[in-house]
Amino acid sequence: MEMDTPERSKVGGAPLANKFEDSPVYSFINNLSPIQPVKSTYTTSSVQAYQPLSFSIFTSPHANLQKALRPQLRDDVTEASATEIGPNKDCTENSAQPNTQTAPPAFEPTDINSESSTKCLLNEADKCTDFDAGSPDHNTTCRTFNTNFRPETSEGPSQRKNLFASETVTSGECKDEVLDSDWDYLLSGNPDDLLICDPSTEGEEGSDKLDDGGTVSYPFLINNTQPSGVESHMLLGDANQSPDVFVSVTTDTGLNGEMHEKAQGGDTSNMTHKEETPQQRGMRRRCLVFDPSISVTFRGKMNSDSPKPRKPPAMPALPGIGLHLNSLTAVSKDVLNVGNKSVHKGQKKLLVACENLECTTTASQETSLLGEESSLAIVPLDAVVSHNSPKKRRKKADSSDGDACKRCSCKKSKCLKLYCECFAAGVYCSEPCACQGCFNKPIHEETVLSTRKQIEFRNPLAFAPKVIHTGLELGEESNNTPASARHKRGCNCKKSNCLKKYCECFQGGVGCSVNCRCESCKNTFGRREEFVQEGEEGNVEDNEEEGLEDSQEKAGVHNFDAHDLIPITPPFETCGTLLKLPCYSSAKPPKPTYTLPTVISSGLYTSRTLINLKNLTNPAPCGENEDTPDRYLINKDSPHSGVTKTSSPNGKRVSPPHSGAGASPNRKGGRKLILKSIPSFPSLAGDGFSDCFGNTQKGSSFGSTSITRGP
DNA sequence: GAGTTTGAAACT
DNA sequence: CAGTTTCAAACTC
Repeated sequence: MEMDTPERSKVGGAPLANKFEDSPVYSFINNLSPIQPVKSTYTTSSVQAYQPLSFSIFTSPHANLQKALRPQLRDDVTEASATEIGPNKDCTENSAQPNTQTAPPAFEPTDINSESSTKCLLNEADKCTDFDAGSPDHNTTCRTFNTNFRPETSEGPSQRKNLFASETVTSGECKDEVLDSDWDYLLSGNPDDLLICDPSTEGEEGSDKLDDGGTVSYPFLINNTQPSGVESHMLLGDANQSPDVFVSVTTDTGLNGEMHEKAQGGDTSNMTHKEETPQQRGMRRRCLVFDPSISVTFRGKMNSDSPKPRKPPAMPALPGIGLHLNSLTAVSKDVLNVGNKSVHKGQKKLLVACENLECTTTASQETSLLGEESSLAIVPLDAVVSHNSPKKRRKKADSSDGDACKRCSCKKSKCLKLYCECFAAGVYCSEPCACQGCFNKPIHEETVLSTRKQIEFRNPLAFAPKVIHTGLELGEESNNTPASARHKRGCNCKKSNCLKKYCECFQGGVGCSVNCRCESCKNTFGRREEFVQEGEEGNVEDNEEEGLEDSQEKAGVHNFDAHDLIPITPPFETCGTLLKLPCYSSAKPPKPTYTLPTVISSGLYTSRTLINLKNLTNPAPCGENEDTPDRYLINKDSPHSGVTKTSSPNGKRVSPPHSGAGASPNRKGGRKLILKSIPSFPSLAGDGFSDCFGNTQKGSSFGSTSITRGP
């Protein structure tokens, strides 16, 4: 309302305006103004935040403001180097939080300008660091231990948060819109709908907010123009830069019950958690908040001038989802299961989105995910498998009935070894676990951390995602291409022929790579090159046929041409940080022209060479990421960092996987698969986790992988 | 559900 | 680093 006056006065000049104001029309319009604040408790800014949505009548500055704030989505995807999160607009517009009495200072948009976004994000970063996602007593929850962020310090529960802290408190309308009104829309990549609300309020209201169902999802505002800023604070963004749209959504089953309700202002009787106690809500949240961080990357052709793209062309429009691969388990076993339970609409949508994504990435026949507007997707392999596999899916679904977080069944390992799925995945064991003598609980946090550290010290790859799964598709021309992925370390199968889930590669739905030491590999997802090169080419198809009907069907994997097996992954590269958006140098992903390196390196193992390759092969501006400090991409301390030998040609055990792109003997130039930064995994041995965003990425457990396609 | 198989992880 | 043992998941019945 406060804004109305100036805006109106601008409509037609003073005299005209006066006349107009006297007119009945004006009164009528004025009365119709939808800008009535729902609650008077909102600050001016909050009220203001509501306005944009309904002020098309006047050519109010707000529209322009919106425009200005709106992420300038580039028509040319090549400009998509920036990975800012965008929608600061969200911060401002959505500061109107129905159930938030205290609007975060950072989001008070009294002076809405580009700075607000920066401010907003800075606050987020700070808040995030202090974010206490859970209480220390949740032995029965599925939390991740925060080894990534504060490995060296035990700062209590506040430090135990999502390993890949992409957290944005979406609340109020924000949440309402994002989660409820149109998740699909959100996922489709409309930046305008990426309503990222102020997480800073969380600091004030703390977990209550979360318990209220706030989707904890801090947007990563990555500024391509601030390499150093990105390095230290990924949230730091330069508001002056045209942001890409990047939203990281943390799946949270505890999605906003109350917020949603309030936002809706409607009946809440149907809300599943309406009657839950705060504790219950907290449980719910904890059980999921820490699970996978699903980074939904929005990017592509979006013109700020163009009308809001309503619905995405299709689900495939979900441009990208980044899931830490270690979170696969969590995704498939927890989140998805939870999805079968009483989760919120938005959550379900998210889950559905995930499923759809998987469909798009694996059953590529149906989709052409990578259009101009889409980026590659990092797909949870486990989720893929579980979803593709009716059997497993059913199994998971069944288990979800009573135990959404069911995971391990350790008996002797105390859940402190990699045998333990939970431990390996970086999450605490939860109630549903069938483990015995479990130490993988918050109460034993120090033990967990120390053990983890030991393991990691022994094997820096210990907690690395087992599979790098890009889900990258090649566009309409490669409908038969399966989700591309490679097992990072490679399997060592002997009897399973890589056709059973004993095989990690197969389990991950990826083909074996040169890193594999498997025998009689018949991996239907693809076989390591040497097999093909060593005279088995003629058998490939046979093997394919054998496996496809058998085990592949079991795995629920769609058939694909054997020719697609090896060169599965199209070239792409990351833009520097795990949070970075994929940077396509061209609107259309080029058709792959060569065999992909069989090994995809993850962040820690990405070599500088890869980076250089990126620079060489991807002239397209990837923003300042080009300058992204190595430590952002590489764990310098890691014995595997830098240009390390990849794998021996004979498949013998070699140094940890890594930089396969650069080392692939088959690399013939041209397109490359370069995973510059797969944030890797919880690294205790490493130094640095400066904040919950894993800004110092040396071991961020959960991270989305930014993969960028080279020119 | 119990027993077997399997291969990764851990250990030596 | 290689061989062995341990372990828990996958699998089979």
